[in-house]
Amino acid sequence: MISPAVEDYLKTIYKLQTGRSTRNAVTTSLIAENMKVAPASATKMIKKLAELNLLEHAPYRGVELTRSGEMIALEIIRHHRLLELYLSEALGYRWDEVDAEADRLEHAISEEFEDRIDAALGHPRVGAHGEPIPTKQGSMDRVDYLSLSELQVGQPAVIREVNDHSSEMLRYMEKMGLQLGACVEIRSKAPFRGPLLLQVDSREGEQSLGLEVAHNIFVDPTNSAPGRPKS
Amino acid sequence: MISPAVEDYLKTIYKLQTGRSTRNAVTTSLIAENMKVAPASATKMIKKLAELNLLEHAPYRGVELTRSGEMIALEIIRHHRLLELYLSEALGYRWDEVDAEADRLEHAISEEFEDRIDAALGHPRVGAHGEPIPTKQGSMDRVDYLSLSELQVGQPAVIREVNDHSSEMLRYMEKMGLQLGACVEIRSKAPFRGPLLLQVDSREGEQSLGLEVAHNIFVDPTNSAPGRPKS
DNA sequence: ATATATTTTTAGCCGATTCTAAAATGAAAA
DNA sequence: TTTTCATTTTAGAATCGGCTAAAAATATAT
Repeated sequence: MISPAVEDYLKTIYKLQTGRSTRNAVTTSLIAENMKVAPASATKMIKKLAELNLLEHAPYRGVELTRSGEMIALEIIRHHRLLELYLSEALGYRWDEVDAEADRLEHAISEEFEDRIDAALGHPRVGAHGEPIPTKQGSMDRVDYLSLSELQVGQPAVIREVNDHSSEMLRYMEKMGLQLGACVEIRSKAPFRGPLLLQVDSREGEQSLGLEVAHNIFVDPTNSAPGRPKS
Repeated sequence: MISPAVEDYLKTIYKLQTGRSTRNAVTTSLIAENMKVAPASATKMIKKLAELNLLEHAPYRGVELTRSGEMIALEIIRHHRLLELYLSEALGYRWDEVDAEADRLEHAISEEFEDRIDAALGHPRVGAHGEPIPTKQGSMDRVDYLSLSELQVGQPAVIREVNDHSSEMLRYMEKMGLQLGACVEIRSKAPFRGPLLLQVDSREGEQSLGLEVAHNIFVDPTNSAPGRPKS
């Protein structure tokens, strides 16, 4: 009944709706750009999705998912994140490889498969890049971490999430020791939006890190000594 | 480039071509029936596949895969059988559940995924129902086992393969203890195509088994005492 | 306020895969 | 050999998701 194409649009729209970057309406062109599709194609699909009551469409204005649309989006995102984690934990995929494979599989797996890998992973709450995994009921508790680029100098913090938009960037982070759970502290920030000087966990000396990468790393400041309790 | 639909047709045609049941040409109606599609649809796809040099089409006569077509079919069958085995070994799927899930996934997985599960399984040579798994190079060594229905009375044999056409039948076989590797011996055959009286492995007493089920079980007669060497 | 630029929608087409109905072909029977 | 029947193919339409080009609506600049 619901095609992979429909699922992909809903997932994209959901991410645009709740994304950190956008506080504005989700427009046709935004969707088209993210789906790598011509604007006219996006319009056509939007009208279809509105027809199916998966979103509300204010013509020329933008789009908003209904609860049904959101539920489907969250189911796909759940598939995606469980798959990513499974690929990395059970099959030894590297951090930067999981996204592409999960994109292929997320539309194909059954409820059964979803449940089995969820169980095999011990019902995880966050995915391979620290993103929260939506529940089967369609809820997702997002924690608002601090971007590493906004962390104060001298304030130790733990890496809790990274953006997975670029596998190249993920490989770079890995090489720098910037893993989930790693403890970091900014020693200094160069002026004019310059690089950070970072002390990373179990790593000698300091490393310099550009702001663009820092923007895509999210941390949890540690109040006191290492080993703070989990929320 | 090659759509799931094309892959499915090639897989179906390959199975019809080499199937135990058919010694005749692979006809349009056979294909249509197996694909659960109208004959006209099959004709159209056949013309397309011929255009792509994946098969030779003698109009009104039948169809035969070219080597290219066969290669693609074997790749899909390899995916299918590796998936079936992985689902059953790694994720605890039951014997009768794996086929449907593998059908969903076989078109979606990457080369990488194929290689990883192949390695995780230790490069198996036969699948969850004892079927040979084609190699990456596109060869498949099929062993011609004896159908259980043709086994002689008093001749012990090991179950090596079962047909997976009906998950209901698979569940029944499981309940009867007719697993891969189980040792069976026919005690008697009822006349008029009647049921067999079977002695199964680690099972007390004898069980009666209809011919229809026996037709779908393939065995390897044990020459002497239990514990014959593997070929 | 009007003109210009940008975004969105509409209109119409394409390729893939399916369908039904009708025509063509081949096989079997009289 | 002709008739009959079943199979196969052709013709034409539908759906889905993409595209381009043009029209319509909105936003921006003069």
